[in-house]
Amino acid sequence: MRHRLKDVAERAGVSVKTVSNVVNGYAHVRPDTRARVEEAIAALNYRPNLSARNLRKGRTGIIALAVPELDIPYFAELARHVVTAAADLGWTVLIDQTGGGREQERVVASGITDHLIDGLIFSPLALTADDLINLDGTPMVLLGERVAHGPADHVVIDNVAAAREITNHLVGLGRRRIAAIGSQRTPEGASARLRLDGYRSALEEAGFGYDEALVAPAPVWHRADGAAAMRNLLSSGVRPDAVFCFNDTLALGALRALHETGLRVPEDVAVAGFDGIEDGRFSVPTLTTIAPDKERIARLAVELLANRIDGDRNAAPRELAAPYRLEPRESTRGRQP
Amino acid sequence: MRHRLKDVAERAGVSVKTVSNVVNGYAHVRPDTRARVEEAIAALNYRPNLSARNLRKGRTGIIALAVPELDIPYFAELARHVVTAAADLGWTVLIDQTGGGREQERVVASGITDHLIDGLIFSPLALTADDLINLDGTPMVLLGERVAHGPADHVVIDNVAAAREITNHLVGLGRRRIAAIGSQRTPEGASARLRLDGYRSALEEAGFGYDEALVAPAPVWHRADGAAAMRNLLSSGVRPDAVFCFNDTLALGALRALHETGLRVPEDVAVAGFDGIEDGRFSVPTLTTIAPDKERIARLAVELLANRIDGDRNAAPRELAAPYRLEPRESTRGRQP
DNA sequence: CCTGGTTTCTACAACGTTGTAGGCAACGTT
DNA sequence: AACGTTGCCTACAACGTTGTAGAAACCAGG
Repeated sequence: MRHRLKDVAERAGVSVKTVSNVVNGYAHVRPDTRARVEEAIAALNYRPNLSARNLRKGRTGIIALAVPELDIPYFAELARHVVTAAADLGWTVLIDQTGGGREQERVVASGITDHLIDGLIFSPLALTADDLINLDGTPMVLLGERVAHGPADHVVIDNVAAAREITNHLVGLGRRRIAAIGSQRTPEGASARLRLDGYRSALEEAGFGYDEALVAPAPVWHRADGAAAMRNLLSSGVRPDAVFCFNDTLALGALRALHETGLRVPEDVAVAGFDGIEDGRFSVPTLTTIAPDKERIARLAVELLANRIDGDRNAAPRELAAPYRLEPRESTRGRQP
Repeated sequence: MRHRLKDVAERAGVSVKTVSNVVNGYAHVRPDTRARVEEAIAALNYRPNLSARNLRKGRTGIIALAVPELDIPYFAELARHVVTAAADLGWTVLIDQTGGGREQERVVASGITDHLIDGLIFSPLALTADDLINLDGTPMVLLGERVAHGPADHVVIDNVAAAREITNHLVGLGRRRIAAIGSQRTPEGASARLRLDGYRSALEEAGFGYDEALVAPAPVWHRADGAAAMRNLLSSGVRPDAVFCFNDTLALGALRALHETGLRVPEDVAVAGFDGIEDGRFSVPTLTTIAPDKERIARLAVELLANRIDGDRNAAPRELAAPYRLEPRESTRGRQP
């Protein structure tokens, strides 16, 4: 059923290697030989066996993208861009769901690299730098929060500055009791910590001081957690006039909870998110957010990985920053149209 | 740097094959030999070369999942379940974005199967049965709308019945001018056609008749298209008191457009969707929908594929139906709490 | 017609793994 | 003591591809 170089070679009356040369576009093949071989390839519907090619060449042409969860819109959108950017360089992307636990991530970081993969783009939640020291040399690019000066390339956005900017935006609207949703005390919460830092420093700059009671934790960042955290805030008696949610899904949950409580957004409470997911353009009200340039992030990551794979594997780790934009929408408007 | 069976064998003082036997859990290895080998494996941090193993065994342990777009929540959620179901059987999933065009899908159906993949789970939009006849034998399972009795296994849900059920639900609420959003005339629109059929037959059963003016097309099914279609409907002068959107993202867009027009949901217009995506639980208002059992779909697909891979490849194609549930939420409630 | 260089093609080995066949002990049975 | 059986291990070949080295055919210039 499945044909090999040998079958094609026999049909075309040439050696196996000549067929291989034709398949790989080697220049020095006589036109008529090439034509005969191509005819045979077409007739037999020959397709190269990638396992064999990979074994021989030591390359697979596959890179992996590991994200915590695919059905978090931010990661789905990111995945889309990574797949596109990788395709431009002739790579196939194998997408891996880690679930976000430290143990699972460690498995991915060390195990997935089973010679199947030329490189790994990794968006870790829980991983620490220590988990990365023993890698067996598979090139890797980390996304998102930097694993404290770890041994791998990074693409980051400046979380602290971005969080400060969106908090300032709320301050600029005249809001005075600005809550935050999404803080995490666990070691996994690198993003949470950075965003909290930005929030805090903006508040202090504005002279408001930092009020622990206005900060609601959220162990994971799904819609349901945002809704629950919002309800907790409200029932705890604090009366925020704005909320900065550490990601958009939390914010969508918070919007929902506010709606259920009968509070109006933005009139009673302004809401801001983080991630710039597509949902936020269509929610009621539309969601103010920090939108990282996901396409840029994906392209930078793929390029860093390409350099690492083709170039010097022992070069010092590089860290690139991707831009982001504050996108003000209805959820923080002074008045609605 | 990277070690092979041979290195482990030398260190443990055994043959290469014995190491292979230990790695593969072969029973007849003396405990002390096994221990020595395992020590060597650990010391050298040996990992099998999957390309070589695959070449030898003719299996790769990878299956592909091809979906039109990853950032459509339905597909992202589905992907999550497929990855989970496949992991239970020891398979890795390579996720592929086709973009939904016929040509790209044809490439995936024929090309991706380059010996890299043991099987393919494919959720096509544009593909026709003709595109599938020339496959070179890679087992394949189709998801979603059946490709008219094509040559491959299918997992489907009964779109017509589901669409009829949700339309009936709207009828049961006393709605009389029930619009539809998402019709498609292109050959890609298999889902659209089936859902339209169900909608139409429910209307006719109810004695309302089918009014072309109430049916808005949507070439693709993103939020923006739902919003645009809704605006078109409203500005065309028809005054629906309910809308059945052929998927949830369309419905979320429609909700948004209705909100912008100042119409209340569900009081003025009831809105229903299709797909049961997570977003619909948190939108304002929450979205009534048909929720296919995605976990079941994924499991059935993986099992069908497993049978095809391990079993008789020439058996007649099977078609399995997955259940769905009507989930009534605020967007079609008589009155809101 | 020979020489030296280029073009075109081939034979062979190797990538790292596992299936097959078989060898050698150790054991229990006649 | 001779025998078959079992347990444990090894040598070898093969999976399909490509890099290397080199042979054969061709060409141009003397």
